[in-house]
Amino acid sequence: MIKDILQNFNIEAFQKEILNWYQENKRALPWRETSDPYYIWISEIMLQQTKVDTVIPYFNRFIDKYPDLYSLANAPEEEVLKVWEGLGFYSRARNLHTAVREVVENYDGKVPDTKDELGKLKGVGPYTQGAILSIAFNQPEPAVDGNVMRVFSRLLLINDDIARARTKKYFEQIVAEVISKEDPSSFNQAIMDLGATICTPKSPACLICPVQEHCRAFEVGAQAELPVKTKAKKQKSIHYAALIIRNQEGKYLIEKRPEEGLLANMYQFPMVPLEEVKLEDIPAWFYKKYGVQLQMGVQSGDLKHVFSHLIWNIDIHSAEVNDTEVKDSSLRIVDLEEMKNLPFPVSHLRIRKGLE
DNA sequence: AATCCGGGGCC
DNA sequence: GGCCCAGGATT
Repeated sequence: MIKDILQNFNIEAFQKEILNWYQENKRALPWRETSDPYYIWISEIMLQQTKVDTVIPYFNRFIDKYPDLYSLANAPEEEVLKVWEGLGFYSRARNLHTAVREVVENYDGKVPDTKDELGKLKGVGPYTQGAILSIAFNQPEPAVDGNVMRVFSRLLLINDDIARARTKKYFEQIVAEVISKEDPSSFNQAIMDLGATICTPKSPACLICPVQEHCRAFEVGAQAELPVKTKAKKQKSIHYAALIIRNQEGKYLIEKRPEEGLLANMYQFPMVPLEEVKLEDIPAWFYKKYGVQLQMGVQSGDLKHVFSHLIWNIDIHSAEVNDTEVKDSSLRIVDLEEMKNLPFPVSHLRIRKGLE
Protein backbone atom coordinates (compact mmCIF):
# COMPACT_ATOMS: atom_id res chain seq x y z
CA MET A 1 0.00 0.00 0.00
CA ILE A 2 2.99 2.30 0.48
CA LYS A 3 3.90 1.70 -3.13
CA ASP A 4 0.34 2.53 -4.16
CA ILE A 5 0.17 5.87 -2.41
CA LEU A 6 3.59 6.85 -3.81
CA GLN A 7 2.63 5.86 -7.34
CA ASN A 8 3.11 8.91 -9.57
CA PHE A 9 4.73 10.87 -6.75
CA ASN A 10 8.04 12.11 -8.11
CA ILE A 11 10.30 11.50 -5.13
CA GLU A 12 13.51 12.72 -6.72
CA ALA A 13 12.03 15.98 -7.94
CA PHE A 14 10.31 16.53 -4.59
CA GLN A 15 13.56 15.99 -2.68
CA LYS A 16 15.44 18.36 -4.93
CA GLU A 17 12.85 21.13 -4.68
CA ILE A 18 12.24 20.93 -0.94
CA LEU A 19 16.00 20.84 -0.28
CA ASN A 20 16.63 23.82 -2.55
CA TRP A 21 13.88 25.76 -0.84
CA TYR A 22 15.29 24.87 2.59
CA GLN A 23 18.77 25.93 1.60
CA GLU A 24 17.48 29.37 0.65
CA ASN A 25 14.83 29.84 3.34
CA LYS A 26 15.77 27.91 6.45
CA ARG A 27 15.09 29.69 9.71
CA ALA A 28 18.10 30.74 11.77
CA LEU A 29 17.63 28.80 14.99
CA PRO A 30 20.14 28.48 17.86
CA TRP A 31 20.27 24.67 17.61
CA ARG A 32 21.06 24.90 13.90
CA GLU A 33 24.47 26.39 14.59
CA THR A 34 25.74 22.98 15.60
CA SER A 35 25.27 19.28 14.97
CA ASP A 36 26.36 18.32 18.50
CA PRO A 37 23.90 15.55 19.41
CA TYR A 38 23.61 16.89 22.99
CA TYR A 39 22.32 20.25 21.73
CA ILE A 40 20.06 18.62 19.14
CA TRP A 41 18.67 16.38 21.86
CA ILE A 42 17.92 19.29 24.21
CA SER A 43 16.18 21.21 21.43
CA GLU A 44 14.06 18.24 20.35
CA ILE A 45 12.83 17.58 23.88
CA MET A 46 11.95 21.25 24.37
CA LEU A 47 10.18 21.37 21.01
CA GLN A 48 7.78 18.56 21.90
CA GLN A 49 4.31 20.11 21.83
CA THR A 50 5.91 23.53 22.10
CA LYS A 51 6.34 26.30 19.53
CA VAL A 52 9.77 27.40 18.30
CA ASP A 53 9.39 30.99 19.52
CA THR A 54 8.61 29.75 23.02
CA VAL A 55 11.59 27.38 23.06
CA ILE A 56 14.35 29.73 21.85
CA PRO A 57 14.96 31.68 25.09
CA TYR A 58 14.69 28.50 27.16
CA PHE A 59 17.16 26.69 24.92
CA ASN A 60 19.67 29.53 25.15
CA ARG A 61 19.41 29.72 28.93
CA PHE A 62 19.60 25.95 29.25
CA ILE A 63 22.81 25.46 27.26
CA ASP A 64 24.30 28.52 28.89
CA LYS A 65 23.75 26.83 32.26
CA TYR A 66 24.55 23.30 31.05
CA PRO A 67 26.97 23.66 28.11
CA ASP A 68 27.83 19.97 28.02
CA LEU A 69 26.24 16.66 28.91
CA TYR A 70 28.24 16.21 32.11
CA SER A 71 27.23 19.57 33.55
CA LEU A 72 23.59 18.58 33.17
CA ALA A 73 24.20 15.09 34.55
CA ASN A 74 25.85 16.57 37.65
CA ALA A 75 23.14 19.15 38.33
CA PRO A 76 20.50 18.63 41.04
CA GLU A 77 17.02 17.94 39.70
CA GLU A 78 15.47 20.90 41.49
CA GLU A 79 17.85 23.23 39.65
CA VAL A 80 17.03 21.66 36.30
CA LEU A 81 13.32 22.10 36.99
CA LYS A 82 13.98 25.74 37.88
CA VAL A 83 15.62 26.34 34.48
CA TRP A 84 12.63 24.61 32.87
CA GLU A 85 10.13 26.66 34.91
CA GLY A 86 7.36 28.03 32.68
CA LEU A 87 8.02 25.72 29.74
CA GLY A 88 5.53 23.08 30.87
CA PHE A 89 5.43 19.26 30.59
CA TYR A 90 7.98 19.08 33.39
CA SER A 91 8.37 15.32 33.05
CA ARG A 92 10.36 16.20 29.91
CA ALA A 93 12.99 17.88 32.08
CA ARG A 94 13.05 15.09 34.66
CA ASN A 95 13.26 12.37 31.99
CA LEU A 96 15.99 14.25 30.12
CA HIS A 97 17.94 14.60 33.33
CA THR A 98 17.61 10.86 34.00
CA ALA A 99 18.54 9.99 30.43
CA VAL A 100 21.65 12.16 30.43
CA ARG A 101 22.83 10.36 33.54
CA GLU A 102 22.19 7.06 31.74
CA VAL A 103 24.42 8.25 28.89
CA VAL A 104 27.21 9.03 31.36
CA GLU A 105 26.82 5.63 33.02
CA ASN A 106 26.38 3.41 29.97
CA TYR A 107 27.84 5.25 26.97
CA ASP A 108 30.86 7.08 28.38
CA GLY A 109 29.03 10.40 28.06
CA LYS A 110 28.53 10.07 24.29
CA VAL A 111 25.00 10.26 22.90
CA PRO A 112 24.35 6.89 21.21
CA ASP A 113 23.76 6.83 17.44
CA THR A 114 21.50 3.81 17.07
CA LYS A 115 17.72 3.58 17.29
CA ASP A 116 17.77 0.79 19.86
CA GLU A 117 20.14 2.56 22.23
CA LEU A 118 18.40 5.93 21.90
CA GLY A 119 15.03 4.26 22.46
CA LYS A 120 16.14 2.94 25.84
CA LEU A 121 16.74 6.48 27.11
CA LYS A 122 13.97 8.04 29.22
CA GLY A 123 11.88 10.48 27.27
CA VAL A 124 13.26 9.47 23.87
CA GLY A 125 10.45 7.98 21.76
CA PRO A 126 10.11 7.26 18.04
CA TYR A 127 10.01 10.91 17.00
CA THR A 128 13.04 12.03 19.01
CA GLN A 129 15.05 8.96 17.93
CA GLY A 130 14.49 9.89 14.32
CA ALA A 131 15.19 13.56 14.91
CA ILE A 132 18.52 12.92 16.65
CA LEU A 133 19.61 10.23 14.18
CA SER A 134 18.79 12.36 11.15
CA ILE A 135 19.74 15.85 12.34
CA ALA A 136 22.81 15.05 14.46
CA PHE A 137 24.07 11.88 12.75
CA ASN A 138 22.68 12.39 9.24
CA GLN A 139 21.00 8.98 9.12
CA PRO A 140 17.95 8.55 6.82
CA GLU A 141 15.44 7.98 9.61
CA PRO A 142 11.89 9.40 9.63
CA ALA A 143 10.99 11.84 12.42
CA VAL A 144 7.21 12.01 12.25
CA ASP A 145 5.24 14.46 14.37
CA GLY A 146 1.99 16.34 13.88
CA ASN A 147 3.76 18.80 11.64
CA VAL A 148 5.07 16.13 9.29
CA MET A 149 1.74 14.29 9.21
CA ARG A 150 -0.01 17.51 8.20
CA VAL A 151 2.41 18.15 5.33
CA PHE A 152 2.29 14.61 3.95
CA SER A 153 -1.45 14.18 4.48
CA ARG A 154 -1.86 17.12 2.09
CA LEU A 155 0.88 16.16 -0.36
CA LEU A 156 -0.50 12.63 -0.76
CA LEU A 157 -4.17 13.35 0.02
CA ILE A 158 -4.34 10.99 2.99
CA ASN A 159 -7.47 11.31 5.13
CA ASP A 160 -6.67 8.76 7.85
CA ASP A 161 -7.18 10.07 11.40
CA ILE A 162 -3.77 11.33 12.54
CA ALA A 163 -4.79 10.87 16.18
CA ARG A 164 -4.50 7.12 15.68
CA ALA A 165 -1.24 5.28 16.38
CA ARG A 166 -1.43 3.20 13.20
CA THR A 167 -1.70 6.34 11.10
CA LYS A 168 1.55 7.62 12.54
CA LYS A 169 3.25 4.34 11.64
CA TYR A 170 1.87 4.65 8.14
CA PHE A 171 3.44 8.09 7.77
CA GLU A 172 6.73 6.76 9.13
CA GLN A 173 6.80 4.19 6.32
CA ILE A 174 6.03 6.89 3.78
CA VAL A 175 8.75 9.24 5.03
CA ALA A 176 11.24 6.34 5.09
CA GLU A 177 10.64 6.02 1.34
CA VAL A 178 10.61 9.72 0.50
CA ILE A 179 13.45 10.99 2.72
CA SER A 180 16.64 12.11 0.99
CA LYS A 181 19.35 9.50 1.48
CA GLU A 182 22.03 12.10 0.66
CA ASP A 183 20.92 14.76 3.14
CA PRO A 184 18.36 13.34 5.57
CA SER A 185 19.20 16.04 8.13
CA SER A 186 18.17 18.87 5.83
CA PHE A 187 15.21 16.90 4.50
CA ASN A 188 13.55 16.37 7.88
CA GLN A 189 14.21 19.95 8.93
CA ALA A 190 12.89 21.19 5.60
CA ILE A 191 9.56 19.43 6.20
CA MET A 192 9.43 20.98 9.69
CA ASP A 193 10.05 24.46 8.31
CA LEU A 194 7.53 23.98 5.53
CA GLY A 195 4.91 22.91 8.07
CA ALA A 196 5.70 25.82 10.36
CA THR A 197 5.82 28.61 7.78
CA ILE A 198 3.90 27.53 4.63
CA CYS A 199 1.87 24.38 5.18
CA THR A 200 0.27 25.73 8.36
CA PRO A 201 -2.84 24.26 10.05
CA LYS A 202 -5.14 27.17 9.15
CA SER A 203 -5.05 28.88 5.75
CA PRO A 204 -1.82 27.38 4.36
CA ALA A 205 0.14 29.57 1.94
CA CYS A 206 -0.21 27.22 -1.02
CA LEU A 207 0.35 29.98 -3.58
CA ILE A 208 3.96 30.42 -2.47
CA CYS A 209 4.59 26.77 -1.61
CA PRO A 210 7.81 25.43 -3.15
CA VAL A 211 6.29 21.97 -3.64
CA GLN A 212 2.82 23.05 -4.74
CA GLU A 213 3.09 21.10 -7.97
CA HIS A 214 3.56 17.88 -5.96
CA CYS A 215 0.55 18.50 -3.71
CA ARG A 216 -2.55 16.41 -4.36
CA ALA A 217 -4.62 18.30 -1.80
CA PHE A 218 -3.92 21.60 -3.54
CA GLU A 219 -4.74 20.02 -6.87
CA VAL A 220 -8.29 19.29 -5.70
CA GLY A 221 -8.61 22.18 -3.23
CA ALA A 222 -8.73 19.93 -0.15
CA GLN A 223 -5.83 21.46 1.81
CA ALA A 224 -8.15 23.10 4.36
CA GLU A 225 -9.80 19.76 5.16
CA LEU A 226 -6.52 18.01 5.97
CA PRO A 227 -5.25 16.51 8.10
CA VAL A 228 -8.21 14.65 9.60
CA LYS A 229 -8.00 14.55 13.39
CA THR A 230 -10.55 13.47 15.99
CA LYS A 231 -11.23 15.97 18.73
CA ALA A 232 -9.81 15.72 22.22
CA LYS A 233 -12.19 15.49 25.14
CA LYS A 234 -13.12 18.64 27.04
CA GLN A 235 -11.17 19.39 30.19
CA LYS A 236 -12.56 18.67 33.64
CA SER A 237 -12.85 21.63 35.96
CA ILE A 238 -11.64 21.55 39.58
CA HIS A 239 -12.21 24.21 42.24
CA TYR A 240 -9.38 24.87 44.73
CA ALA A 241 -8.47 27.28 47.47
CA ALA A 242 -4.77 28.19 47.32
CA LEU A 243 -3.48 29.29 50.74
CA ILE A 244 -0.93 32.06 51.11
CA ILE A 245 0.19 31.14 54.58
CA ARG A 246 2.43 33.53 56.54
CA ASN A 247 4.01 33.11 59.95
CA GLN A 248 4.94 35.78 62.51
CA GLU A 249 8.31 36.33 60.81
CA GLY A 250 6.60 37.12 57.53
CA LYS A 251 7.83 33.88 55.94
CA TYR A 252 5.65 31.63 53.80
CA LEU A 253 4.55 28.03 54.16
CA ILE A 254 4.84 26.27 50.81
CA GLU A 255 4.61 22.67 49.66
CA LYS A 256 6.53 20.37 47.34
CA ARG A 257 4.21 18.29 45.17
CA PRO A 258 4.55 14.46 45.04
CA GLU A 259 7.26 12.93 42.86
CA GLU A 260 4.70 11.45 40.47
CA GLY A 261 1.72 12.77 38.58
CA LEU A 262 0.73 16.32 37.69
CA LEU A 263 3.51 18.91 38.15
CA ALA A 264 5.68 16.32 39.88
CA ASN A 265 8.26 17.73 42.34
CA MET A 266 7.21 21.31 41.65
CA TYR A 267 6.49 23.73 44.51
CA GLN A 268 3.19 25.44 45.21
CA PHE A 269 1.05 27.23 47.76
CA PRO A 270 -0.97 24.54 49.56
CA MET A 271 -4.17 23.73 47.71
CA VAL A 272 -7.49 22.69 49.22
CA PRO A 273 -10.04 20.91 46.97
CA LEU A 274 -13.22 22.90 47.59
CA GLU A 275 -15.53 20.20 46.22
CA GLU A 276 -14.47 18.07 49.20
CA VAL A 277 -13.75 20.64 51.92
CA LYS A 278 -15.97 23.53 52.99
CA LEU A 279 -14.28 26.85 53.61
CA GLU A 280 -14.91 26.74 57.37
CA ASP A 281 -13.45 23.22 57.56
CA ILE A 282 -10.11 24.15 56.03
CA PRO A 283 -8.19 24.57 59.34
CA ALA A 284 -9.29 21.13 60.55
CA TRP A 285 -8.55 19.54 57.15
CA PHE A 286 -5.15 21.22 57.07
CA TYR A 287 -4.23 20.09 60.58
CA LYS A 288 -5.18 16.53 59.77
CA LYS A 289 -3.13 16.50 56.58
CA TYR A 290 -0.03 18.46 57.66
CA GLY A 291 -0.15 18.70 61.47
CA VAL A 292 -0.14 22.49 61.34
CA GLN A 293 -2.66 24.85 62.99
CA LEU A 294 -3.67 27.80 60.86
CA GLN A 295 -6.04 30.75 61.08
CA MET A 296 -7.84 31.72 57.90
CA GLY A 297 -7.73 35.31 56.67
CA VAL A 298 -9.49 36.95 53.73
CA GLN A 299 -9.83 35.97 50.09
CA SER A 300 -7.55 38.19 48.04
CA GLY A 301 -8.49 37.11 44.51
CA ASP A 302 -9.00 34.21 42.14
CA LEU A 303 -7.61 32.85 38.90
CA LYS A 304 -8.30 30.26 36.25
CA HIS A 305 -5.59 28.03 34.85
CA VAL A 306 -6.11 25.78 31.82
CA PHE A 307 -4.09 22.59 31.32
CA SER A 308 -4.33 20.27 28.32
CA HIS A 309 -6.67 17.92 30.20
CA LEU A 310 -8.12 19.92 33.11
CA ILE A 311 -8.96 23.37 34.42
CA TRP A 312 -8.06 24.77 37.81
CA ASN A 313 -10.31 27.45 39.28
CA ILE A 314 -8.34 28.80 42.20
CA ASP A 315 -9.59 31.09 44.97
CA ILE A 316 -6.64 32.76 46.69
CA HIS A 317 -6.93 32.97 50.48
CA SER A 318 -4.50 34.31 53.06
CA ALA A 319 -3.86 32.51 56.34
CA GLU A 320 -1.55 32.65 59.34
CA VAL A 321 0.45 30.15 61.37
CA ASN A 322 2.60 30.46 64.48
CA ASP A 323 5.13 27.83 63.43
CA THR A 324 8.70 28.66 62.46
CA GLU A 325 9.45 25.07 61.46
CA VAL A 326 7.39 22.17 60.19
CA LYS A 327 7.51 18.38 60.50
CA ASP A 328 5.77 17.30 57.30
CA SER A 329 8.56 16.60 54.81
CA SER A 330 6.63 18.10 51.89
CA LEU A 331 6.35 21.50 53.62
CA ARG A 332 8.90 24.30 53.76
CA ILE A 333 8.96 27.72 55.38
CA VAL A 334 10.76 30.22 53.19
CA ASP A 335 11.00 33.94 52.50
CA LEU A 336 10.23 35.49 49.14
CA GLU A 337 13.84 35.37 47.93
CA GLU A 338 14.21 31.68 48.76
CA MET A 339 10.93 31.01 46.97
CA LYS A 340 12.30 32.53 43.81
CA ASN A 341 15.01 29.88 43.68
CA LEU A 342 12.49 27.03 43.71
CA PRO A 343 10.56 25.72 40.68
CA PHE A 344 6.89 26.76 40.58
CA PRO A 345 4.28 26.07 37.88
CA VAL A 346 2.94 29.13 36.08
CA SER A 347 -0.38 29.03 37.93
CA HIS A 348 1.43 29.50 41.25
CA LEU A 349 3.89 32.02 39.82
CA ARG A 350 0.80 34.12 39.17
CA ILE A 351 -0.31 33.73 42.75
CA ARG A 352 3.18 34.63 43.96
CA LYS A 353 3.23 37.75 41.83
CA GLY A 354 0.54 39.18 44.13
CA LEU A 355 3.06 39.11 47.00
CA GLU A 356 5.47 41.61 45.45
C1' DA B 1 -5.86 2.11 22.30
C1' DA B 2 -6.87 5.49 25.74
C1' DT B 3 -5.32 8.53 29.20
C1' DC B 4 -2.18 11.54 31.46
C1' DC B 5 0.95 15.40 31.26
C1' DG B 6 1.77 22.41 30.61
C1' DG B 7 1.70 26.32 28.56
C1' DG B 8 1.19 29.81 25.10
C1' DG B 9 -0.57 31.78 20.92
C1' DC B 10 -3.82 32.04 17.31
C1' DC B 11 -8.41 32.76 15.39
C1' DG C 1 -13.63 28.86 23.59
C1' DG C 2 -11.49 25.60 20.48
C1' DC C 3 -7.44 24.26 18.32
C1' DC C 4 -2.68 23.99 17.45
C1' DC C 5 2.16 22.84 18.59
C1' DA C 6 9.45 19.43 16.62
C1' DG C 7 5.49 13.41 21.86
C1' DG C 8 6.34 9.99 25.48
C1' DA C 9 5.06 7.17 29.48
C1' DT C 10 1.78 4.56 31.57
C1' DT C 11 -2.04 1.56 31.89
